[in-house]
Amino acid sequence: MQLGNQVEWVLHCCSILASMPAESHVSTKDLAEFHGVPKEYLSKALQSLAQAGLVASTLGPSGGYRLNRPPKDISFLDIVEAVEGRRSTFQCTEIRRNNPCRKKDQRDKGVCAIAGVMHKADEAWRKELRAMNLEMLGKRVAADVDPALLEKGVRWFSSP
Amino acid sequence: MQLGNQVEWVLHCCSILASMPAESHVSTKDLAEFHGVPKEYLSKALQSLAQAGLVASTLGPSGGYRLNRPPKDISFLDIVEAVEGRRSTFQCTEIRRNNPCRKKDQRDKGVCAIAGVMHKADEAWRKELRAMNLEMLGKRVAADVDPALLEKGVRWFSSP
DNA sequence: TCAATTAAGGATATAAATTGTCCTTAATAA
DNA sequence: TTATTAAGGACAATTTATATCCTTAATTGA
Repeated sequence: MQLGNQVEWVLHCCSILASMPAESHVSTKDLAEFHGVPKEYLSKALQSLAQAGLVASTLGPSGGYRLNRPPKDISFLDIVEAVEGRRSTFQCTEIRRNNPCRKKDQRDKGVCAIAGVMHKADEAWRKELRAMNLEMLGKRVAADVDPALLEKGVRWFSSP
Repeated sequence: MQLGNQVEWVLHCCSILASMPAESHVSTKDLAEFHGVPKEYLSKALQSLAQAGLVASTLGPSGGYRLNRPPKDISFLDIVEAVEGRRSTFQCTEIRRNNPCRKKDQRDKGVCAIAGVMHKADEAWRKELRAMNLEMLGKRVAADVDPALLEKGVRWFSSP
C-alpha cells in the first residue's frame, strides 16, 4: 500500500507556493523543472488541487498557480485527499456474508469488527495529516534549510 | 492507496484460527470456501503468514494452519505487515535534490520535512494496528455475533 | 504399502491501477 | 497578433494486484 508519487510532488509544490509572495503565480512548467518530474503528469495532479479548491489558476503568460487559502488553512490531509481521494485505505467487502453457516436473510449488528479496527487506524493516519498545515511546514523548512537556498528558490520562480 | 483484498481475507482467517480449539488445523480449502474467496490466491497470503511465523502449517489429510502464538500475541500490524510488507506508505524519492539552485554536493540536514510528516502519519496508523490483537478481536466478535452462529462455524471447520 | 490430501512454491495469465505522453482548446498577457 | 498558459481528452506504457495451473514433498489413514 503505497501513496503515488504525485502526492510527494504536490506536497513539494504546495510548499513552494506557500513560500512565494502573494499574488505571484507559478507555472506547471517551472514546478516540474524545479522538481525534476514530468510536466504533463504533474499537471494532472495540480489540476486535482485546483478542483479541490486548494489552488487557483490563471491563464496566459505569467499565469500558473497560487494558493487559494492562507497556508495555515491548507492541511496535509487536504492535499493528500485532493490527489488520492477520500476512500478509506481499507475496503470492507463483507466476506462475512459468504459464511455458509449463515441464513441468507441474516442481519448484521453494525460494521464488521475487523473493518472497524482498520477504519479506526485509517482515521488515526488522517488525523495526523489533518494536524499539519502548510504554515507549520514552512516553519520547519525555514529551520532546516539554508536561508540563502530558500531565497534563491523564490527568485528562481519569480524571474521571468 | 488501498490495502489489497488479501489483507481482509487473512484477518478473517486469523479470526477463525483464534476461535478454533488449540491443536486443530484448518485447511486453505476450508478457509477459502468459508469466505468465498479463491483458494489458490488465498493460499499465497496464508504462506506469507507462515513465513512471518504467525501461523504454523502441517501437511497431509487433516493438515492445514493453526496460530503459532497465543491470540493476544498476534497484532493486526503483524498480520498486515506479513502480507503488505513493512515499507512506509510514503516513499520519499528525494526530489528536493533536483532543485536546480542547489550545489551538486550539498548535504541535507536530516530527512525532508515533508517525508517526516508523512512518516509520522504512517507510524500513527501502525500504532493503531499494533494496539489491536486477535484476543481483543475475539471478544468483540463474541459481543457482536450470535453465539449459535459462532459455534456453528467452529463445528463447520472441525467436521472432517 | 498405497491412495488421498495437504502446504509450498514456481510459472504464467489476466485485470486494474499507476505513470507518462500527446494533442486540442480557450483564455490571457505583452 | 503572438506566445504562453491551464484544462482536459485520448491514448500508451509500465507496474502492481489478482488469479490460475502445475509440480513436489510430506503426511495421514486405509
